Formats: sequence, structure tokens, C-alpha cells
Amino acid sequence: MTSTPKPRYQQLKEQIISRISSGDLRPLDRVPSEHELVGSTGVSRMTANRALRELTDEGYVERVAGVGTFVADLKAASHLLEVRNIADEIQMRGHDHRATVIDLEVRRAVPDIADLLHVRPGSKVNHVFLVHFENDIPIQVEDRYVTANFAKDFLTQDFQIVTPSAYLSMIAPLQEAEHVVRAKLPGSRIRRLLTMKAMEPCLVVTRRTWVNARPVSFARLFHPGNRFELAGRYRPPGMSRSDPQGSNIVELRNFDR
Amino acid sequence: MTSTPKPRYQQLKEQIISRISSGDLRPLDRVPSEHELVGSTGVSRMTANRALRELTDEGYVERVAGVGTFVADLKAASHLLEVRNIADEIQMRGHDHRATVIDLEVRRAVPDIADLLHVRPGSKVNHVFLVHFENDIPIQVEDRYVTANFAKDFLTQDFQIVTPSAYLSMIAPLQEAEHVVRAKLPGSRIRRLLTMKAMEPCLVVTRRTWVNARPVSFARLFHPGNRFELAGRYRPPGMSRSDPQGSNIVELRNFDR
DNA sequence: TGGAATAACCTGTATAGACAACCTCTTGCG
DNA sequence: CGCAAGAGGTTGTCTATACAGGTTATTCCA
Repeated sequence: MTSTPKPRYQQLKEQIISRISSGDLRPLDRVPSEHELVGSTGVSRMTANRALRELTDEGYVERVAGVGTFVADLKAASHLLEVRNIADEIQMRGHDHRATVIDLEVRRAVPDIADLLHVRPGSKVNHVFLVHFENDIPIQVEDRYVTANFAKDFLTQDFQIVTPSAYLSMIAPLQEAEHVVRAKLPGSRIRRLLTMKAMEPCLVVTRRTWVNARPVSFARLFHPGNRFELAGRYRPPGMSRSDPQGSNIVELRNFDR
Repeated sequence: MTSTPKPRYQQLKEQIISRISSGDLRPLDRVPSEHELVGSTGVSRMTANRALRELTDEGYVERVAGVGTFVADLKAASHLLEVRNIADEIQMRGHDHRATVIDLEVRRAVPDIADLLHVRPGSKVNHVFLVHFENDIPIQVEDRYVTANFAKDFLTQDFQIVTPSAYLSMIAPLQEAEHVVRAKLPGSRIRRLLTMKAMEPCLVVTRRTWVNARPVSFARLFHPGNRFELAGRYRPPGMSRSDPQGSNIVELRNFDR
């Protein structure tokens, strides 16, 4: 009962997107050229061009004139609303990142967590609890749950080296994300781990990520409120031709002092 | 010394964008049709189509097959990273919004404010200080500065009815925005205005908005941390053809309790 | 051997023409 | 008068073709 069939450029786009999210095409892999798409699918080159151009605008692929089209690097796809990986943020500031894993184990999901991850209460989920340091100063406590069937080798990872966020991005591209930011007084354990003074509030970021329309991870990130802020810029697209929408970033930054 | 001239579809886009931001074309106004653009600028219809289509993707215009192209309503353009107008948020929840203006006057800009608004220290700026209520419960304290030359009739506005944010959107479409979110213990004045308990943290949103590449307004928005959260969703574009990027919203919401 | 010309691809842009679907207003028929 | 048919304008898509400009590898000449 499809009234009108989807346009061909759209079919082409979805076909390529599905090859990317299935892992058939991996980051930096070559995507069929316009000419190859003309040959393999029978569309005209303008139609293939439109499909690839829109995929470029949407951040799925990158194109280089004279060279070809390539699946975008995941780093570039960790975009827009995605709060960046804390280790990357710190390195970008030229500082040292270090992490201490306090807990790494399989747990039975309590009802709240089970609900958030769409699993049955009491089923097994991976859990990691760690502290991130910037130049040896604690700046983030990460309390994360990951569905068991998504990350089978979770417990053998060394999260002191590769952050959980980076690890998750490696095994599959994250496709959806939800964030909630709150201001909250920390409990005594969090406060001690972040070496905060009494009565100092935390900026708490709760993040849930999806792969293939299923939630795979839920994390609570605690930051000392006197040193951290969440900053976002927005510039409308279309004015400059370069910088398609790249400057709309939300970053968690350390304002020191 | 322009090496290669800008592509014609891009020139067309910028020409239309400038007509929108100059106020020549107002929201819901009709934009020249593809055929008219062919006649007036000499490009082919495909080129005009590309310009208008990209302006649609970027939220500047809306197109209806068989009818025409129209400048997008500001509400739709208040987008993505833009935290929505608090009055709209409250109405969307089906609650009553009310505001009490505590201060409305011209001030001399102290150095910090002058720097943020790119004006000389000591020059005149408009200032408004008010409390927003949701069903008679105070939920936001707004402390806002607006450059004097941007809003000349600022002091005669009734901000109990039209919020400062809505007023600013009316006299000119905002073109750039910057947000910073912090967790902070409120001072005693803010705490009393929001009827918060002692030692309850605030979620503080600092927002700066630009028109024509100049900052025109700077606002500090205080929310009780025990009732408010900032929520964001992200879904990648390109999968469904509808919902181009409309579901990537950041909203300030009341989680009650 | 070194280096320049060349061929073979690739993307980026632009055009002209075509057909379909949609909307609105007018026209004309019953 | 009411309603159906039609005309004309508008967006949406698709094709075939063309030229410009960038990149890479090969070929060929000095």
C-alpha cells in the first residue's frame, strides 16, 4: 500500500546508510563513486550525486574532489548534541587524562536501570564505575551500565586507557543519544572522589545511547560545579558554504579557577 | 582575488537569506517561486530548486507542493540548540505562565557586561530582572541585559505579558546563540525569589544572542535544581525523509517532584 | 634516472527538458 | 445554485549531457 514509492535518491541514501550501520562499510572505507552507482543501480549521475551530497551534509560520508567518497570517521560523527569523550576534551586542552577504575563487574539490573535499558529487571548488565582525572585532579565520576548482549568483552577492557565512551563508539556507531543535565548536591561518596568541599553542587549529565533503535548504555556523569560548565554554540547553516554545521558543539569544559 | 566565483545556487541562497534577515522578507511571506527565480536571475530551474531546497533543509523557508515557498515561522527557526522560550515551554505543558518584573531600567554597563555585549564600559544598556512562575510557583529568575541601540522601546514593554526572549525574537530574528550551563549555589536573593531551601543548587543557564554578527543580549537564567533539568535528544538525519532534523531539541523541563 | 606530460578517475556545478503530483481558482454544465 | 471539470501555477523528482577542476598513476621523453 505504498501510495508513491520513495524517491530513488532516498532509496540510495538509505541503502548506503544501512551498509554503514551494519558494518559492511567501515569508517574511512571507500563508498561507491557516482559513476559506479550509475552502473550498479541504473540511476543517473545527478541522482547519485544528490544522494551522496546529502549524506555528506548529514555527516555520514566525506567527499574529496578528484579522489572519492569515504565513510566519515566516527569522531566526526560524534556530533552536535553529543557531549564529546572526556579524554578527547582534555587532550584538546593539552592536558593529561588518566582514569581509575573503581568497579567493573556484572550486576543484576535493578528496576530503574532495567527500565532505562529496556531489559528485564534482574537480568545481567555490565557496570563500570570510574574516576577521570585531568592533570591528576579528579573531574568526572562515571557510573555506567551497558547491556550485556551488546558488549560481550566489556569486563576484559582496560578502561584506564580507553574510556568506556570511546570503547562503545568503537564496537558500533552510536545512532541516537539522550542527555539530561541537572544540578545536584553530591552524595558523600561522589564528593570525596571529586575532592569537593561540602555544599558544593555537581553538574550531573545523564546520557543514554542507542544502537539500532535499542538503548545500549546508560551513564551518570558527575562533575564538580565550581570547575565545570556545559557550553554550546549555535550558528545557523547556509551562510558560508564551508562549515556546514560543524560549529554547533556542546562541550563540557573546565573553566578552572 | 576570488579564485573561483561562488556557485550560483549559493549566491541565490545568500541573497534570499539576506532578504530574510534584513526584514525585506518576513515570516510567512512568499518567496519567489523557482520559475520566478529562473526569470529574474537567469539560472536554470534545477539550480533555483537546489537553492530553495537547501534553504528548506536549513530551516529558513517552508515549501508546499502546489502552493509555493514561504519564509519559515520564527517558532520553527527557534531551533536545535536554542532553549525555547520559557512561556512556550510552560504552555506546552498545559500550565499557566506568569511573570513579575522586579527591575526595568537603563544602566551603565560594568566592565564584565560591556565586554560580553561588545560595548564600551560605562555606556548605557537596558536591564530587566524578573521572575517567571508556572502555576504560581517560581521557576526561573531572568537577569538580562540588552544593547541600547538594538531595542529602543525596551523600557516601555510589558514583560509580564511578552517575555523578553519573545520580544527580542519579534524585533529581529536571532542569528547566533551561545549557552553555558552551570551548577551553582544561589545567592540569598535568588534563593528567596525561587523559594528554595538552603543548600539547594541552581541550574544556571547563561545565554548570549547575536544579530548581524553583533551580540545584542546577555541573560542569566536561574532555575531551582531540585525541579529543573535540561534535556536533549539527538537522532541522526537522513533515515526517514520526514522529520529532517526536527527532533534534536534542547528543552528546559520541569520534572516536578 | 628524473621529471614533465598525459590519461583516467573523481567530485562539483550547471543546463535543458520532461513527467508527476498537488493546490487553487475559474469556468461551465446540469 | 451547486458541483464537477479544467486550466494554470507550483513543488518534487529524474534524466542526459556538459564542462571545470582536483588527484593519482602511468607513460614517455630528455
